[in-house]
Amino acid sequence: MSDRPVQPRPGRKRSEESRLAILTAAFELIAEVGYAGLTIEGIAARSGTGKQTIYRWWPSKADVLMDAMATKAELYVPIPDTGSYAADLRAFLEASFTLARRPAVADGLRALMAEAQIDAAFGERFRASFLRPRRDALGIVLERARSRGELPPGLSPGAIADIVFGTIWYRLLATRRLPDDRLVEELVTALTEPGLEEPS
Amino acid sequence: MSDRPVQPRPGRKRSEESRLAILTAAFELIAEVGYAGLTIEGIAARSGTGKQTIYRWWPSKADVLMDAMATKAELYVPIPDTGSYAADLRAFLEASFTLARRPAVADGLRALMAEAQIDAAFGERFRASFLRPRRDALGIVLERARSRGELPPGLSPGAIADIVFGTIWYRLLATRRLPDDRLVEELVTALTEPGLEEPS
DNA sequence: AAATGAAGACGAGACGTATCGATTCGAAAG
DNA sequence: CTTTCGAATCGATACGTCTCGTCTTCATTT
Repeated sequence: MSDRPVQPRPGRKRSEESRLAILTAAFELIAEVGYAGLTIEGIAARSGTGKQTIYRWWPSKADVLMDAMATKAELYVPIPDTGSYAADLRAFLEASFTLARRPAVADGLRALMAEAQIDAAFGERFRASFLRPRRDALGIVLERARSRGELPPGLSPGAIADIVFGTIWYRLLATRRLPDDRLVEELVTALTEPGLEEPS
Repeated sequence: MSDRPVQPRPGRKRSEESRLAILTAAFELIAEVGYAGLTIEGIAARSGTGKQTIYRWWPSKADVLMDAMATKAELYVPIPDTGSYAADLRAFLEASFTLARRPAVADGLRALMAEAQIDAAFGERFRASFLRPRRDALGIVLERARSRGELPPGLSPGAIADIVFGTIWYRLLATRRLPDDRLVEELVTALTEPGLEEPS
């Protein structure tokens, strides 16, 4: 017999109002004081809730921020399907760059990736619920291209994903120059079989 | 008349012994307790020095770690010059990967990049004294290739640098799969003019 | 009755500053 | 050359502050 893990006995329902107030406060505070100045107590005060309400539902402030990013910013995952690998890749890059160019999103992503390095348990959650879905989305695009024989010889889907996401993250984390349209074209150039790009 | 700005009055000389003890302690502690568990007080205790001695010479524990990495690990910056762009690029990648594959180095780099996101002032120092020299080294390699007309059309040196370092850092930070020799070849494939690679 | 809510007290731990007496260097004085 | 003396360092530790995460209280909701 497994003791009932979920479905706690009656009680009171989780307050959706408090949940949104906490996420909103976190999203606003990160822009005002930065991640270093973000504290659980600050989020509780700003949202008009108690610390325990936050600790009850989120394991750490990074998880609150990750939740806030997903809820307040619209971090959709694009899976373009135009019929051409080059066009799909370009569309994926443009959609990703458009997101990363929003300053609040860029700041939040930097903080999440940083915390993932320092807090190993959060790192697991970040990779599983944020990084992996995006990598899988590009994986679908690349698998379609591979089955059509459009991938450049000598380049595996895994390496292409490393290059695509690596370049985006490097611009965010290291150079702090947000990715631009020129970089889209250069990545497409590097990752596309020359001569087959754009039938036109 | 300029009042003597430099040349401080006599005083006592900085203790090289203490300096090394502090860097050694930091390098050992990061492997034992991780960056999250690394504290100034812990470094002081392990090194047999006082907190003030650390605060007098380093602005933050991240700076101590960056110094320790540079001193204890040998983070040389390769600038290969074989006469061929493809071979230079391959040599640069292999040298960089060899460094990044050392677990203590990989852990330290992850911590430094993370702290650079959270502490803006340290971020400046990290970019100026760690990232920029390595990017400049690759820049020299790429400039030689450009002057020989070996760079693929449509790929600027800046984009190539973004792709090279981006891919390395992404493997370190996001996938935590250390870069391997296969990735070297795939990067060379993506960043080399097909057909001109390796005159054989 | 039971789980939730806001509010806040609490101890632990790390930060960064300040201060102490002792030590060590360099320059000036003898 | 020797002595003296000021300055900056050293190890060590006290101090106040901050944040964390837990725990407690009491009211509210189902």
